[in-house]
Amino acid sequence: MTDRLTIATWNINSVRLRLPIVERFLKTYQPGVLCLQETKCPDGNFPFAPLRKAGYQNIEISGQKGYHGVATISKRPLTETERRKFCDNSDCRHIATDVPFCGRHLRIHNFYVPAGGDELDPHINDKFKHKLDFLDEMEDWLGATTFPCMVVGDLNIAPYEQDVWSTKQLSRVVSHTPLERERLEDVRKAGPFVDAMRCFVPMEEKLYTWWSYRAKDWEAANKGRRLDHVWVTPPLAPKVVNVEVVREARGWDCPSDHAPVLATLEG
DNA sequence: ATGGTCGCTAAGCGA
Repeated sequence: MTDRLTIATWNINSVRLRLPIVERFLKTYQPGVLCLQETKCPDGNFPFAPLRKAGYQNIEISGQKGYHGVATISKRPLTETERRKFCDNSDCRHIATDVPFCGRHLRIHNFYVPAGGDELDPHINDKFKHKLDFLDEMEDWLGATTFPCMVVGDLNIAPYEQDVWSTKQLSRVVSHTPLERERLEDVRKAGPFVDAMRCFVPMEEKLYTWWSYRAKDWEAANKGRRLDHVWVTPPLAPKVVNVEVVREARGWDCPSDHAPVLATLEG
């Protein structure tokens, strides 16, 4: 008996404002699990009822007022939940849940890594220092992962040349600096984890998950970046049978600036 | 080189 599970990740930039497109996405793509980032929603105001009504009975959240916030919603039971704080502050940037897959538990880490501000010098820019410290802590904590595990979410770094519209023009823009690209590779290798998206799209091809709100016509300009990621522990890699960016969702009414990413496991 | 647009939550911050 083969098991099949689709996991989605999406920086939603306010789950309450965008509930209509979350419902549309769930109805259209029917993922087993959806990991949301930037819910911007205190726990008491989270829209549990409409998501349960959409078929997602199992919901684990870590939210705060105004900023950040993550949530994992699932058709399958979520048997274990962990909310980790990073960098000794109370930002809600991580939630891990266990979901049954293939007769055992799959741990799904849902991350929202700090964006890091604009200034490139971490001595001047506290937000960039926070981002680098967060990555250091991720590396230590996720290192030597031995059980079936996925890392998904908005990691706010586009690591490879073809993950941005112009690697030259973005080399001094936070999200694609050589330092961040190297640090993210260090985190990935510490798992170690396999970059599942790049297993399905060759390194030579452009691949984006985010398009700025500031472009007049995001689709025509197509100045995107791959800020959202799906990583798996090596034994899971051959079980990933599909990964895709749902680019159409960037064009829906009242969109997030991020598109969802779908990854399907079969085993 | 600069400014461009969003979503909080009620002027400015974060992205």
